[in-house]
Amino acid sequence: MEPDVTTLEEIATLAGVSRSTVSRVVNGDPRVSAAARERVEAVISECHYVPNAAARSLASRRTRIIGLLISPSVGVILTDPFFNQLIEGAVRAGNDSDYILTILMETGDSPHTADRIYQRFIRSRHVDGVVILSSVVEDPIVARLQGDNFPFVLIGRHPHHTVNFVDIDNRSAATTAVAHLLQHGYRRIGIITGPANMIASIDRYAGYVNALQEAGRVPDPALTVYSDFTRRGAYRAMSHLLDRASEPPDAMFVASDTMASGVLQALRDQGLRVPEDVAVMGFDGLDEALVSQPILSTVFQPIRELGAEGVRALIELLEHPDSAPIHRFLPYRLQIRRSCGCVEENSACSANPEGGAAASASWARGRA
Amino acid sequence: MEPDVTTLEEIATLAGVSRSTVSRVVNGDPRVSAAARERVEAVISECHYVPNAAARSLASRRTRIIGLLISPSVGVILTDPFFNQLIEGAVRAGNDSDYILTILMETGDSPHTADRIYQRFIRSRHVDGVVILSSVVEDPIVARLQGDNFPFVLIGRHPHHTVNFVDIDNRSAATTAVAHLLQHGYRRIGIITGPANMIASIDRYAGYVNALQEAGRVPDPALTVYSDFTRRGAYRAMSHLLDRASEPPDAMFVASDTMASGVLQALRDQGLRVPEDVAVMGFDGLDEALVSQPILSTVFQPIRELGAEGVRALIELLEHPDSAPIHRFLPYRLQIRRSCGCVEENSACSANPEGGAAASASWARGRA
DNA sequence: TTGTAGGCGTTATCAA
DNA sequence: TTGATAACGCCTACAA
Repeated sequence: MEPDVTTLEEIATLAGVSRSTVSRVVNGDPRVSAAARERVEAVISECHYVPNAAARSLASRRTRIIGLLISPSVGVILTDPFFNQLIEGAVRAGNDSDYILTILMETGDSPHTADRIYQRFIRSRHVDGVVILSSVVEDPIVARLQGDNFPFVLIGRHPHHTVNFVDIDNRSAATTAVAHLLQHGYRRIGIITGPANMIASIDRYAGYVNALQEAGRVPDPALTVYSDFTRRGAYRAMSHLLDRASEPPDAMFVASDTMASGVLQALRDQGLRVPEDVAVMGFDGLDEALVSQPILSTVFQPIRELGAEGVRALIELLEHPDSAPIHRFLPYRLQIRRSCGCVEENSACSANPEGGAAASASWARGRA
Repeated sequence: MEPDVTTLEEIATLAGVSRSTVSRVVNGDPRVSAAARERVEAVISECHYVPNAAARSLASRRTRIIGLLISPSVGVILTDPFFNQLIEGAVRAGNDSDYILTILMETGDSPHTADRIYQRFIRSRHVDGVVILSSVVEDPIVARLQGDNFPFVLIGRHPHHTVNFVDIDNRSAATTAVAHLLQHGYRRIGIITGPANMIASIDRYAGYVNALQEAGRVPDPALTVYSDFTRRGAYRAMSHLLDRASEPPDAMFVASDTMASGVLQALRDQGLRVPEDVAVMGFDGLDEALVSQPILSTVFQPIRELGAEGVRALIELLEHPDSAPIHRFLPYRLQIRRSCGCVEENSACSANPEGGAAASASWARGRA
């Protein structure tokens, strides 16, 4: 066997054709005779030839690589299975495409580092576009990418109408969840949501408020806590809330399942029963919720799909640069199990952006 | 302000110098007059000029990008804080260098996909080298990279002497841990280790056997279980072990803290007290171990450092291509807390490749 | 269907 | 210290 050969030129010589022909074969151009193609392919595989990426992108002005940018705000909660599923979905969608997905993680140590990555990876065109995992309000990268007219898609809603994003409708999902609790007859429903600077936190909180208002209630500030999307943070938040509230809540809406597990723990440690003393509704629909005690009622969102859809949207964008902005909402559904007080599980009741929610669980007798 | 300009050439024209000079400025070549440098830098920043990555790598034959390859075997346990720390360490080390670190995740769906990534990312020279997170025995990628003479470093020991790696000495660490349990007087010490095809699992198991043998014991097959490095897997493994064993163990060595938390749970669910009925020794030194009940004695390994050191080793390799193979072992130490039966915590007793272990905890009266 | 030739934006080697 | 001038390896009209 030959020593591995490295250039188009050499392959061309060996196959007795011109560089163009080899290039056409490599790129699947149909305008090549079967005979020539065969010969070229034989030589290519014999020489283990792989086209040089740099030369290719220099000539074609694209890399066929897309980046998944994980911003520092996310880094701290990366252990949440939520992100694993999201990333997994994105990676899978990348595999199913002609692009290669590469992940860029920012630590947030210094703005200088973020700058360097931005320049050397994005502006220098190492990637054709990026999918961004950051739901921080006013993340500066958004303005920057817009300014540079660089293709990107956000996973997580963004208010600016020209920004492409995929998400679920967090506000309406939260409304649905809290409405369900209200139907149980709970009167003091609290909320533990994420950081106040994340859009998802804000939207879920807004949905909570909305549900209460539709029922003619007002949210009690003593029952509202912004936490950090971690189990431990939620544990502390819940303990604190119980200490502080003059009258304890009879139900809690928790903005992530991971936090909900911390809440369940806190309630247990305080000797409170779920759902008899305090009902709990989570958010995300993680498998982990199934092994909680009692099993967690939650809002199921298609996390892997969200990641995959982000990648797909970016690819659409790259291939049709001047189509309309992409604002894609994926369906969610209420996943009724035990922690909300229902006696019968029900995963059939669903909601989506078009339909609206229709919860149809069998109601427990309200509070115990 | 000008519209953003894109090429060296234009900058050269605007600054009234040649392309070469601009290139020198961009690359920090000292052979440029202060005046010229100043002028060029002014134009560059005015035009927001960023050099084109493809052109650069084509001409210089390197990309200044390194890849962190996460193999499919790891993907399933990515939620383990162990990997987050490892990745975080690697990313930080990347930030501190002149390279950009990009993460490649494989899902293991199809060999075709792995192939594609290998060709398009590695062989096509999109990255200068890779750090690999895979400790599966005989991972085919190793042979492949060797065959292609592509620079890489493994995080996790590899038997082949030309393979570069960084790790801790898992075998000796496990020996130290089990020796500690033996000193407590436990007589039926079991082990739950990771998958049988991972080097770390094997090494930790070997260390366990070694410690027993040094004490004149033989391992009891009924007390040995290969699990999967997950909490849930270890929970099941422990429950199963308790069901199966004619006589229960009085101590367990568990090959990861995440698994240890599952073991603690299983013991609790069976009504067994830790450490009175069964002592437990973990592995990793995660913060999570501190919130377990009782707090977990474990083997502390410098996880972030391991990730960082992998990146540093790769960079050394890239800059001194023909230095000797890198086989770097980082220090570990026994982290004595409560679950092993000690009455007094002690994080001072340490061990490292040079020194060997010197456990100096205050011994409890053995078994309760 | 095939080949020719120019260019993609840098770096690197010389010579000045 | 500077500036020409070749590469670098591939793509892509355009012409044949």
